[in-house]
Amino acid sequence: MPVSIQDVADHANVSISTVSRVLNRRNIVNEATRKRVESAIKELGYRPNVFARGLMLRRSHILGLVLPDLHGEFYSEIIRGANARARELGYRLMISSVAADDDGSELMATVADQALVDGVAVMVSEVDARTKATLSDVKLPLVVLDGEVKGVRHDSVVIDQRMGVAALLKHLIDNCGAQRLVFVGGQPTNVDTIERLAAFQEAAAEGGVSIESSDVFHLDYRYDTAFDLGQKKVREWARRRVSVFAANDEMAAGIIDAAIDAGLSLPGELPVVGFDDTRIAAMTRPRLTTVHVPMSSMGASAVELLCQRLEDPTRPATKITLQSELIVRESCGVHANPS
Amino acid sequence: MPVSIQDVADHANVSISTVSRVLNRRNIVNEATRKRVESAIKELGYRPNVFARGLMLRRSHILGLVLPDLHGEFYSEIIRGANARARELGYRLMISSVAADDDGSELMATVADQALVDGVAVMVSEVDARTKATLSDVKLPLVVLDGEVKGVRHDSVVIDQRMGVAALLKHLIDNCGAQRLVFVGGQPTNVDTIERLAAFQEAAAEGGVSIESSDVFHLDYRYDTAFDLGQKKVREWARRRVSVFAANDEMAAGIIDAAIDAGLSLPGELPVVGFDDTRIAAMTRPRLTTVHVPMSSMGASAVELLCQRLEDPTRPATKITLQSELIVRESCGVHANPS
DNA sequence: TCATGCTCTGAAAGCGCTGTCAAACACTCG
DNA sequence: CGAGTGTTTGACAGCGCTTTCAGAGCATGA
Repeated sequence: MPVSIQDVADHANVSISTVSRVLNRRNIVNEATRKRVESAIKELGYRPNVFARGLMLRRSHILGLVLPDLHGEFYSEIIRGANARARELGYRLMISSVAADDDGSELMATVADQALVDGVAVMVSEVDARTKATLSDVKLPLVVLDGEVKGVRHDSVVIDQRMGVAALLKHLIDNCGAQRLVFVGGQPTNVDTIERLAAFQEAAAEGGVSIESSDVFHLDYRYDTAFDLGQKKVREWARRRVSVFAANDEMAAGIIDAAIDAGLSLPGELPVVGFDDTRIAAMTRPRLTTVHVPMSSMGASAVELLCQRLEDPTRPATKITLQSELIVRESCGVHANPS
Repeated sequence: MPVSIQDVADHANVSISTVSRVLNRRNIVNEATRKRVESAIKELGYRPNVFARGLMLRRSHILGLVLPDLHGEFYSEIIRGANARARELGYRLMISSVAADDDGSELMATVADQALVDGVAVMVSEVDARTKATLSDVKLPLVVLDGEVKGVRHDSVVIDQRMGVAALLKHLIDNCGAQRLVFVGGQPTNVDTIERLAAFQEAAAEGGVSIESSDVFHLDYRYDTAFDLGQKKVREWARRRVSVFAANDEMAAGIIDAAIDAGLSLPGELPVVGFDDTRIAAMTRPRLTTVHVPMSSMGASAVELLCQRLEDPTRPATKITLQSELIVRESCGVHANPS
């Protein structure tokens, strides 16, 4: 049923070699013959068979994108950015997600798709030994998003979270007069949490604020759990005049809502800031002061990097650092942008 | 470099035919030989070449998923559901998005990938002539999500929105005493808007409430525009004692926030309900009364349908109808669940 | 006139796999 | 003991494509 290169050749009265040549724009094919072949292609609606081509070229023009989970806006933005750039560069995207509680088999399975994809971009939420082992089995161009896997050769796209956290805390301390800080993050093994917490502690120290370990909370990045925590804690926090740093907007929203439900007046009695600058950030009341993380750029850069390595496999490992940016809204207690 | 079937054959001292046979679990291979081959496979870490296989079998085990846009939770939930089910059934997912303002070329491009995927699931936000033409070019198993394209043979997954809208309006009218209704939807050409508006008008009529055409607003499903509209309208709406039906949660959130900013007391002065039951619905204050739409089931069902048709291409066109469900929270003005 | 070089084209060899077909072998039965 | 049956295996022909490699056709200069 589907029209093959042979059909085109017959139709244009040439051999399949010639058709293949005009298809690949290589070797100069005689002007007249080329036109003939091209019109035959158009006429028959011919499309080269991807498999036959892949079999010969060892190239599928498919890129794999593996995300920790498909929940939430954060990841869908990455997909969006990656998808758009892939399209532009003539690639397609194969997406899979690895559940947080996955035993590694999911990642394995995707990596097993190596036969199919030309390269893989992976975002891992936790770098354990198994993940590392799996990743080091990847023989293809590999891009790691928002992290680094030591001992495994890969390009990477990272967010400069330190800068964002630093700017945020500086704003909180210098402009909003924060004197006590609470950190609400994900699990201690989560790479983002690790980095954000480290940056948080560093920036707090720099600002002359010391953090008590009882003021560091490890949740799961979700609204509900943050809301629950908030219900227990907001009064105490307000009394102690702390400012809350949540490692993502959703948790910040949960805490804000818990505080409002508790009758607190925000931001006055409890400044809360978030991270990521997802759409939720503009939907809370007070609206969230947060750090904008260029999610879709991340996806796009990953694709970009993959394609570059595909073209030049020998280039040294590259790392793209994306800047995060402080977005001041109302939840931190100060309305004007810091000078 | 990659190990081929020949390597396995050599290693196990059999012919490639035998290896192929144990791979495909067909024809009975002698127990002992099979074990030998299997251990050779494991030892060499052999994985069949997807392209060679695809070339022979005309099957890629890849499913295409085309969404109108990758923004927002709605779509990411569909992806999640589809991805999970695809994995279970041994398929992979290739995702692409068609921007709302796309000229059709994106859809075209994806459909052109037919050579690659075994089937396509498409969600279209507007069914115009071009879309229809493109879709009727699809020679593969086709599933249309949340819509129907007349004249094109396809299976479909639809949400029974009528039931949801009816239940919602009944609740609003009977239990919350709504007497005037406002509809805030997407553009008039949008399939969801068309359906929700029709169901809305029908259910309103049934409840004895007439809708003035000036009370029907066509926006774009986004928080910001709804917020803007709200800023202009909430006082008037409150004065007229209307209840607002927004065609998705984000717009409902925008209107609620505008109302609160305007100093209105909610839900008392302005009941607002949403649709979809995304995570936002639990984040507004008052929390949204809305209609739960099983988004991830939609994705899963689409994959399911695709696989079924792949197995039996002759079965009659199938339509899976997913139920939507009324979720009563506070924004409608009544806290208790209706009896 | 013939060797030489150039441009363009076709034949054919795979890429790694599946599936058909027939061969090899071991039995069983008359 | 030969024919018939069943089980297990290998040889080989493609699937649709790219890519050598060689040959055909033609013009050029000695």
